[in-house]
Amino acid sequence: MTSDATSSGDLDRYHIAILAELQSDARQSNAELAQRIGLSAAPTWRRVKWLEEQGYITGYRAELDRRKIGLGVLAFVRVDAERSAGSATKALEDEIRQLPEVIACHYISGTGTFELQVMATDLDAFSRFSINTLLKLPNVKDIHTSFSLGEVKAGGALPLTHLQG
Amino acid sequence: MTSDATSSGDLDRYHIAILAELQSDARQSNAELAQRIGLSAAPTWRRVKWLEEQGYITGYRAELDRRKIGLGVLAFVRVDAERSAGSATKALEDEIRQLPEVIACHYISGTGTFELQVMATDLDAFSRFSINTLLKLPNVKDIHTSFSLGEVKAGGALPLTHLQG
DNA sequence: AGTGAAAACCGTAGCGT
DNA sequence: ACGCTACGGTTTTCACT
Repeated sequence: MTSDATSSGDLDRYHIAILAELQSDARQSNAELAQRIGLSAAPTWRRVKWLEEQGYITGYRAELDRRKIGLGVLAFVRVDAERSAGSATKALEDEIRQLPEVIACHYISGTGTFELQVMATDLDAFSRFSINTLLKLPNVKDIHTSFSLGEVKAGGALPLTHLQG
Repeated sequence: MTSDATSSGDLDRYHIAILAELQSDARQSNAELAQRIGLSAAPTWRRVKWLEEQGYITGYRAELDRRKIGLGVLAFVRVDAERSAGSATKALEDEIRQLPEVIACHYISGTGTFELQVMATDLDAFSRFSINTLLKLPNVKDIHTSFSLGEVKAGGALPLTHLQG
């Protein structure tokens, strides 16, 4: 990497306001954004471009209603790997990355455990996925599933309160 | 609710293509989007508006690099509630919803357990947060924390493969 | 439904402060 | 570094097929 990955010191309150605004609505016009943060259009636009170039903003994504598109089941799955280090685990990571049903996967400990977030149309489809796909992946010892019974909070907007708060 | 929440039957391949495109880049111009899905600009625009109005698209969000903005720690926290039903749990939900450090929270079982995703600047800040805030919430029995040691897959794009795939 | 054109708006660059 | 102005392109609407 060319620069420090954890240097957020060069963000002023306008940068922070832009990040907050674009996190809640990425499709507002630059004019609208400028007005909301209290700057005129040109410098606002320059700052947005700068935030993109520096890698603070990594992309813009539409958020979909998972139930409307037929994904009734969201599950948190802990996958225990047989061996926790080496090429076997790397291979397992690569396999997991390929699965569209897995929307997130984190390596969470030294004991070879992954935490996955899995989407499926219904319980039946999830069942088939875990038996036919997950449990057949190389180096998988076993899995523990917890289903989401309700979303108390979602939408994953990152807190910015620690910046100049 | 006014209409069926799980009816994705009125989506044709253009709708699906639009959802896929906007999930990967929500800021592309309508002209670009139209060209990619193989339709001209006006009908593409109407379809996008329709998807927004029907609630398939719930919003557009900028994705930020959590490390660049100083959030070095991501943790998965299981919160066990004292009593699993009634107003005490509802109150706990409301408290959790208020915390900016908690970016996601799901109710995951009948035993009064929540799965949280928590962001913090560093281990020290996380430690303070769990001791001073999480453990002091009403109706919390105990918590189990797993730290993310690496993101194998992230970015939470929903699979659309089950639609007319 | 999709097409094509027209008007309003916005993004973008350059210059002045 | 911010703000203003002006141009070129895009979004967005509307009338027509």
